[in-house]
Amino acid sequence: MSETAPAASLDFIREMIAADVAAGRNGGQVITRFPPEPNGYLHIGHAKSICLNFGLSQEYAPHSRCHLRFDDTNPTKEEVEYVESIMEDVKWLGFDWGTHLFYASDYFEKLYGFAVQLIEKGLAYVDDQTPEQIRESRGTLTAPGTASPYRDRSAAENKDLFARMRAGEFKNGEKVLRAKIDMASPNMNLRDPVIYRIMHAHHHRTGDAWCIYPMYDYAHPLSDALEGITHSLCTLEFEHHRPLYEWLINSVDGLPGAPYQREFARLNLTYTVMSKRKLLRLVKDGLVHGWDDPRMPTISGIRRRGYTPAAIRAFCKAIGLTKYPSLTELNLLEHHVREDLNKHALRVYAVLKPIKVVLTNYPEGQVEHVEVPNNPENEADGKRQVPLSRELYIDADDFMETPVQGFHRLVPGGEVRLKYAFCIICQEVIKDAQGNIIELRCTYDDATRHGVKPVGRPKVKGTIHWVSAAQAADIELRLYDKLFTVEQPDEQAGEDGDFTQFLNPGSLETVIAKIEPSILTAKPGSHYQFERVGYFFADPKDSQLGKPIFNRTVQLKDGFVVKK
RNA sequence: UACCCCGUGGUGUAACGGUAACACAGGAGAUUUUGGAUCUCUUAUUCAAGGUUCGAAUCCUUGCGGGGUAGCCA
Repeated sequence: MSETAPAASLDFIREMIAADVAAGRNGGQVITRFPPEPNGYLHIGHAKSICLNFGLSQEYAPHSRCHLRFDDTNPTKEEVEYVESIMEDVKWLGFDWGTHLFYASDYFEKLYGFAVQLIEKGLAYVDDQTPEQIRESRGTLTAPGTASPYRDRSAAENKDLFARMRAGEFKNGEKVLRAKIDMASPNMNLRDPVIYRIMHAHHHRTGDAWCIYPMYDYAHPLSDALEGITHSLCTLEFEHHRPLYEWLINSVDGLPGAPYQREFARLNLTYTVMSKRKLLRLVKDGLVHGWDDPRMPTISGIRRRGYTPAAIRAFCKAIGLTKYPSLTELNLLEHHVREDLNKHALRVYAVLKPIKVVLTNYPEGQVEHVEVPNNPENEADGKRQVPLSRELYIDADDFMETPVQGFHRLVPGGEVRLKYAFCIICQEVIKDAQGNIIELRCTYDDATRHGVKPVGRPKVKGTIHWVSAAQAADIELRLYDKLFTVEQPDEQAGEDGDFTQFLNPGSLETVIAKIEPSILTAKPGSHYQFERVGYFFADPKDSQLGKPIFNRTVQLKDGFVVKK
């Protein structure tokens, strides 16, 4: 064994696993699995599980591994498209299942054999009741269930019936195979759960080979055991399934492994929804532009938004792992995104709401280039030349005709520094007939170049970014904001309310910005910080070479907010 | 109103019977050619009541609050 770290503090799962390893259980091996059903796209909540399961396999390397297993036991909901996107997302997050790629459908034959074994042991029976009858006889949360009239069929009869179910003799819903446990159990999952159902449906991998399919509750523990999984980690809603999980592990003979299941709280994030059903609704109703819309909490969405794998991993580490049904602030995610991007994103000047500035004492027709660092956080990123001339654009937010208290930027008669250029003084405000400001006429001071602060003059408090008008590129920017206006849209909407009423109408604003010409070479899928504005990501789908389109990943923190 | 799980600053977590701490958020300052970043300081916490103990966030009891569970979904 090679590790281990100073061991900061372990969450309850890791503590448990550490104890297992210390006790030499499973020969000191830790084998986990990430088991998505390929029926949709992965979201940030799945990232928590991925970071846990794959993270564990890294922490216990080399005595460890994490399987990627597709839980494809319901052919009516699953598609290869989802299989592919899930694999892409896991890889993008920075994890690798190596050769350990599995499908529950690979075990259909073995699973069938185990079911026959249960029948022979008198632990499973074929039930002819209708779905309605089964539901009614299951009882309620407060009342016990009642036995099916078919509960005591002989093993031989059950075996025959089950074989005929497989052979396709019956229609959907005509018969099921049930585990024979306890119809009076306070745990509904133990009231003779259905373990096989008839589905004449085409499976994305097994085709038409099967017309009976195992249920999750049956397939999952046995798949875990077949793969030698040691720790089966899932979210809290499966807590009540644990006794069934253990029942199966204990009831089936000849299993190569003895995994156990533990549960942790799923991730909830403010200002978004996480359930597949609700995300699907957003896509289907055209409320967002697809699963990879940068406003979506899907992995493909946040990837396209410009969030980084490292940021997401750091976030998943920061949120911890407990059984408390917590609500994490979106804030925290954004913090980690900024932290990562601050170190790596190249800086560029972009003016989102341009006002023209004319430097009246700057020679007409002259263009010079000023040298600016690509990333002050990392000298190795080098420098670039930014054109500067008589006509510039600055951002409308950086000028106030009648400034509020505390405003440090340009005002009539006032002075600001143009970053890495020189200071300018606003001499005149030009307006159109409607009174809109269309131009600022300013003078520049050559003595203030290179950050020089002339003595004897009032201190220039503001430094603003700018672009040279003639050389500026017109670039499309997609300014994304929170998808919802309230922290918990589903909670607020209530049981029968509609969460879409809380959709943020301003979650996407598209603008054409004036950006320094170097931006034209931006590669799709690259990160930038538009100085003083935010982090932006060249959209990998819609950008073209020489014509990038940017998604706003996250705004910069703004220490100055105009109070109204 | 059955059973199971969970309650620590605003939020997320740590403290494993022995000084309640960390991060985010908030506030103040320093610094800065980004009102960013960085650095310093700071506000604010054990659901309640009993009990056990020299000592309880931690163990016990009760109460209160939150979440989950009645698919031939996963």
